[in-house]
Amino acid sequence: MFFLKDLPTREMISGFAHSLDVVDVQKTGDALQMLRRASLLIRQLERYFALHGLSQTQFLVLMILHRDQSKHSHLAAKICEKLDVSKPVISTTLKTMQRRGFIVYCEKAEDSRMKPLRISDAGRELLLKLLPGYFEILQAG
Amino acid sequence: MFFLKDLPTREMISGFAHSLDVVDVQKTGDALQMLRRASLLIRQLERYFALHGLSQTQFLVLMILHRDQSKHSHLAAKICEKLDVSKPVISTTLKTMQRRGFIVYCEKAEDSRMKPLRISDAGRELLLKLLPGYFEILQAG
DNA sequence: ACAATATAGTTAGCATCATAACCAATAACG
DNA sequence: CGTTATTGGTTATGATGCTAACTATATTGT
Repeated sequence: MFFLKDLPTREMISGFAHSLDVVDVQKTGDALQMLRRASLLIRQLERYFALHGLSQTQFLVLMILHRDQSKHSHLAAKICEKLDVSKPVISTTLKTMQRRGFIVYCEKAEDSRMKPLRISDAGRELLLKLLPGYFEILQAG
Repeated sequence: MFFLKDLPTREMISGFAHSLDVVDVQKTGDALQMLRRASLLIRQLERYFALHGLSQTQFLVLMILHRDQSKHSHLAAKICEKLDVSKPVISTTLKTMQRRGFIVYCEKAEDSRMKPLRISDAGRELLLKLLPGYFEILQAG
């Protein structure tokens, strides 16, 4: 991600704005600043994950799988919902995660459309290794 | 973009955290919340731009070109800096923007490596059309 | 002057995301 | 029952981003 490095100044916003009608310069400026901060943070996180061969999505999937230890298995559709990404993304993400050994598919369920899966030991190990740095980046941001 | 729909609760953060050392639950939670809000906002903006055949990057390029009316022409490298995206992205973005008539290349400069360009009338028109909605979304977010 | 370096921009290759269209299996319902 | 709708998941296609490697021109430094 990214976002304007040199944020529009208040002057500039009101410059754009005064030809328009109702622009709350303060609110707009805040929103832009937030977008910028978030972009930088996301970038930092992505770089951190990439350093360990994960994408952010993969990391978040690991979080979800690990978090809910009560469930013995999870479904792509549910992960999809929690993560708020499209189905195809989860589909391919899970495939590569399986290839790399971070998740394993369980035995089939009664409903044979479903492909229940869970985090593997390697996956959990990696997640736990990355968590401290993850929180550190979040806090500093 | 995207980010965890159901944000990690404080309990969850401290759940992850207590095995770790120093985690400021408050700060971490705030950061996650910001990421989530920013993701939603960016998504909304992208949808808005897409509705008018622009990507966010294209829109921001238009902003930059329009903003600095003092300069008669701009360079890809400078845009790149201001926007904080990689060179190749600007390169291809500008190419498609030219194809669609939103920018025009000026006469060559003395330094023949440079390809000075400026916003076209069509580009400026589109930008001005989109600005109100842009600010509206920002404010609401 | 000329070799080494830096800069502007492009191209190639890859990862990730999205939407749309598609199976296959289950559920709903007349 | 049997047709229709829904649901879990995949595949196809296209947009956008990145890094690395490239061309071509300018600049620096000896």
